[in-house]
Amino acid sequence: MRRLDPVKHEEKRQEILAAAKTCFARDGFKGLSIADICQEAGISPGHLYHYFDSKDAILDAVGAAALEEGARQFAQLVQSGNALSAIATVIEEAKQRNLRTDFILFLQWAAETHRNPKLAAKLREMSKTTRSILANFLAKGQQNGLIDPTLDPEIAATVLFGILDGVRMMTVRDPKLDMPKILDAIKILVRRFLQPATGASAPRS
Amino acid sequence: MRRLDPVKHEEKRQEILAAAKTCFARDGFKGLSIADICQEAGISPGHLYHYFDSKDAILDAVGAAALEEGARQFAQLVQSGNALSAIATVIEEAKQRNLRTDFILFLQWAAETHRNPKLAAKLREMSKTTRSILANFLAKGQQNGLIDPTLDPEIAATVLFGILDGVRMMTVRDPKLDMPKILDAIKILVRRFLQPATGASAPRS
DNA sequence: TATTAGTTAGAGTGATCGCTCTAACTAATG
DNA sequence: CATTAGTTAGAGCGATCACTCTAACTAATA
Repeated sequence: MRRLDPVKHEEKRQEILAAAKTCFARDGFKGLSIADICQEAGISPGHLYHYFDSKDAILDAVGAAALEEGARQFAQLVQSGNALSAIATVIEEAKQRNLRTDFILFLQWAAETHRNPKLAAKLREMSKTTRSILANFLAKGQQNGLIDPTLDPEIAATVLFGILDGVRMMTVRDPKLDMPKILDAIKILVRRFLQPATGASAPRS
Repeated sequence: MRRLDPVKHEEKRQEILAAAKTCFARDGFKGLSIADICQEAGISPGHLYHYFDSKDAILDAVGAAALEEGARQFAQLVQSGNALSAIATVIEEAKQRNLRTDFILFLQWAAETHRNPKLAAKLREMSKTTRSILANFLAKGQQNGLIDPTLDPEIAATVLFGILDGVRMMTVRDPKLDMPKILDAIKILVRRFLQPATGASAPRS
């Protein structure tokens, strides 16, 4: 008998996923075809279906992977010590070309949640997790007196998280915006939002 | 001879556009077919092509119309007197079902700009126009001493505009969020961002 | 009323789609 | 080496796609 090599299998799967992501970003949801993915991955259609059940399964996997990767990175940034600089980092990265592509991919995938409850649940769950991490950070800041204690941490986290989406949306609306200036403005915005009303020192950036 | 009726022609065009929008929201970019649009509009494919050159032409028209309508409404709200209440209005409306559908449509259309420079230019132009209206309002507020004069009106307008997108994105990520609470938080956010540092009275809501 | 151009329909076109199927090939086991 | 199962290829299937074409129909002019 011959036994299968699960490592190799998974590697091939990831290879196909990467190819699908490339095609997805290049051709969009509507233009994406199995044939394209196969060509990009250098395999045949029959081969592809040994790794994925259907086209939708590929798309779901692409979207889920991108979402998890984004959430993971953000969580790591926040937990490494400073949520606000994490936000700044995300914003600064927003203008980079490949990350814009990722966001475009995310937009199309998010639009699909309107039709696919399973994707919607996944998106809601990942968003909630990330939001909670941010909320925890804010709550801790409130205990330290660095953040306005009258704010609801969960709500504030939701708002800040929304601002991140808004910033990334900016670069889609107009890629030529003066992002450094905008980033400065957002730093002011966040600082004024979060700092205690007493006029005490602002929270660490 | 018989002369054509341009009014009737335009009406039919709009009818088809409305049908296309319905199908677009229902089936998404990838699932949208000419046959579907024809069925929704109650016409035949041959008929449809008397009004539009191609499928892409229909999609472009749908997106452009939605974009212009959104910009027009926002401009009207702002110019009717109060930009900040206009923002609040937009946010309050974000959770309504049909407006969420509109935003989903916008997301997919915006994603298309990544592949279609003409759409990208249109989006950039409309965004800029709307942003300028908001910037003018802010500049006027600065003259009246209601808004922090150290802010760059154009940059601040961009940021506020981004927040609107962020809020609408929230409802896509999680439709069950407590939007009234979030709206309150955003009102605080905006007020703290815009009000002069002197601790003078906040700008009118 | 005769003419002519706008309006509408729907069958039909070639192309492409997602996907299946058969079968050759490869390599790990006995 | 023989066996067996995993790997890969690619032709081909039915369905569907965007779109065209012919022609019937309608109504405004002359």
